[in-house]
Amino acid sequence: MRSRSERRLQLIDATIRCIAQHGLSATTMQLVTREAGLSLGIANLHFQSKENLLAETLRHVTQEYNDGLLAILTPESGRSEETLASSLESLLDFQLSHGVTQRQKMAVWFAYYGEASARPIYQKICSSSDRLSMQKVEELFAAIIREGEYQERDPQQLATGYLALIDGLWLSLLVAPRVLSKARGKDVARAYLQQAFPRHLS
Amino acid sequence: MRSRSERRLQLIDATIRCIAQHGLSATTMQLVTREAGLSLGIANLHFQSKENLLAETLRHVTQEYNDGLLAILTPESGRSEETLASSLESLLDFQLSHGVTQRQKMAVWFAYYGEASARPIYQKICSSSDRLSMQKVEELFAAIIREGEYQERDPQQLATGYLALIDGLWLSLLVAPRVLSKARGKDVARAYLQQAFPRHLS
DNA sequence: CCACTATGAATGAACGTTCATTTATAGATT
DNA sequence: AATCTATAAATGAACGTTCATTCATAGTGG
Repeated sequence: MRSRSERRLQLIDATIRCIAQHGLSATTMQLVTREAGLSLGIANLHFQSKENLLAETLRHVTQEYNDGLLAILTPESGRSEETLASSLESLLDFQLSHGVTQRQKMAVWFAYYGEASARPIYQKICSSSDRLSMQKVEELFAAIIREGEYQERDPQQLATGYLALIDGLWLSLLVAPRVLSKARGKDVARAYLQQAFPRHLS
Repeated sequence: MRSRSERRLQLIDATIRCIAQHGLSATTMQLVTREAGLSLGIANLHFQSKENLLAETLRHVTQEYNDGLLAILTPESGRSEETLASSLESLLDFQLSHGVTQRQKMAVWFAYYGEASARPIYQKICSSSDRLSMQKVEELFAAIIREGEYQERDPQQLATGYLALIDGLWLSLLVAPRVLSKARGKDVARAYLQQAFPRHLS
């Protein structure tokens, strides 16, 4: 017998694997609990309903991503060698890192995006996560524009474009990984940032 | 009584509305046929199975988009006033036009993308549509680079970035239409093209 | 001994599909 | 023109399956 939080995580991980492998619409409670190596009734004990389990799974994935983003984009005292240029580099590395761009995670991400327009819960979770990314990236870009004294740059527009570009690259990596490699995707994103902030990216 | 092709279109249109309103996973045969104002059995008569109806619906939406794209990016004799700059402008107008960016169409598009990683049929249709866009846009960009004598531009990289940007903007328009307006989205895409081809876009 | 965790057979609702039946249309026959 | 016949279109009740959820039962730890 395990603790409540352990079982919850175990079930959420199993749900992620099921969605990646079978799709959101073919993910059943049987599939999830079997994948977790547990019995059928256990998910309802810890999550009350399937709907809740799916919402919590989305929350878990978005929070994992947001935590990674905040770790990069929240200035901390004590990291004295940190510069705006290195933050930009870290952001790019993170967003196209192995952890973020693995098929499982992206498949889950877009599975929920696809249903978001019909399910207010998903829409809320997705859009609030997007808002956070937007705010943090916009702050970074604004600081870079100040520091680099770049002329006629709109930080909001650049952030909107950059995040849309990243989303689009993830989609390509998911749907046609043979056409676009991760390395090539990173080059494309880097080129966008270099155009915007040439003095902050080598 | 109507002809086969009329009924098929009627059912596909109803399917699009159902997916946009209820999501792909909540789209049932009852819902679709009721939306079409027809009886339950009719869909299986014309499409053999639900799976087939859904695949044909995706095919219909992608073909509609591809036809619009080809009309712009296929050079025709007799359109003498056509320039590369006007083609670029038309491309931008089309991809962020009302017809393409209406919620219904985008919701359908991303609903299938979300399931594509688990369903080979969807993946095939989506990726072959993507390949066509990529090819045509890359051709246009290559021609513009030649004409404008732009230095150190990689048409393939620019096309990958541009199409990813458009995909990402569509996703933002779908999930958070209040954060990003269509006009603002168009500005962002235009800024990307202006950076790439400053002498071809005012 | 009590509260909590876990099981999996049972349940009923919802789903895709089938098919006997009805309705509509077009061509042939008188 | 009227009637008959053949073919296809359309219907919706019925069927078997699958699903999420429930719950009686068993196991576990303090």
